[in-house]
Amino acid sequence: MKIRFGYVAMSMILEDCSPSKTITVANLSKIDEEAARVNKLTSLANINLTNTQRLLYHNQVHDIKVFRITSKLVPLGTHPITQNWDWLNTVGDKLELLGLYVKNNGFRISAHPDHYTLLNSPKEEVFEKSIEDLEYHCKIFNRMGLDSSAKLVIHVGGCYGDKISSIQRFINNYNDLPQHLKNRIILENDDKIYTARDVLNICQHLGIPMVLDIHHHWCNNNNDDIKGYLPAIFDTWTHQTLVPKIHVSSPKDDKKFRSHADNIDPVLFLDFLRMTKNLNKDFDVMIEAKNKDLALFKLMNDLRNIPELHFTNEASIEY
DNA sequence: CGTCGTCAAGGACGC
DNA sequence: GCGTCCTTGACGACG
Repeated sequence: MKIRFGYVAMSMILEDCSPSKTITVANLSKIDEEAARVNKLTSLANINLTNTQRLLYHNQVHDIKVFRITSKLVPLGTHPITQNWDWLNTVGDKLELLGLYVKNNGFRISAHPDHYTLLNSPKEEVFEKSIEDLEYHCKIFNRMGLDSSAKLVIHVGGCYGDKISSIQRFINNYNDLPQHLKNRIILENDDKIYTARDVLNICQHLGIPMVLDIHHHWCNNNNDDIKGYLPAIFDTWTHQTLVPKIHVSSPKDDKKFRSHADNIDPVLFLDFLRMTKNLNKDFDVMIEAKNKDLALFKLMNDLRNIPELHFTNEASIEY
């Protein structure tokens, strides 16, 4: 089994390398001239793209092929205040170059629209805004020239007092989406409402891949043993070009169990890893830790002496 | 220069 | 039905 590791959006090693620089609506509004506002936004977007490229160089050097790009690449990109700014064409050339680098070096790129993207909201305007947010991410991937293997990971959404009807509303709303969004959307279990089993059922019904978040499962599981569900979860990836992916993080502490810790607890991770052994399938691991790439390297280091693990490079193992 | 309140988003929940 | 909290990285005012 080949297992590759990646991290989320930003580096704790590279200095002055934020890919998420932004400006507040209030401060942008203080700039009187339209052209000056556009200059400000364009300048920030260019910095973010340059820093994303720097992150990819860094990842390439350290064998990290799994990476989530920030949703904040384009400052206020989904806010009404920027609706007259043609950011896609302004930074299009840079996106294309970034995409070429991704394809030439075999990166697995994803994005994670935030938890305010709610396809099952009963409020029409929330649903419409969620579509706009997905379109924003999709435009970036399209301009980068990335095919539908570049996924948008989202959650099912809110509960709205009734889980069954909220799941049905998700299914109905998903089915009404344009095909180019359907091709990219995949679902992750969350830490409060939709368990791994809930999400697996939806994914099987819709024929879309599922990302298992093991930390969320520990928070929200309805006493399900995840081991029994792993084969079916991995099978949701059968018709995809990429292997399954899981999210890994560790509880901050007993009191703030749902919060992400700085690093990954190697004991908890190893417990999970051993559950996957008899599946005998390759998969990728997205590390969601405060310490980002440092946490990835720390986990690799912490696992260094486990006899059954072979380290094929700085960010992948053979198990 | 470091600190701390604010921002952007929608839902959940307590009163 | 209103206010507060949740979450995240970064902004930006302030001392």
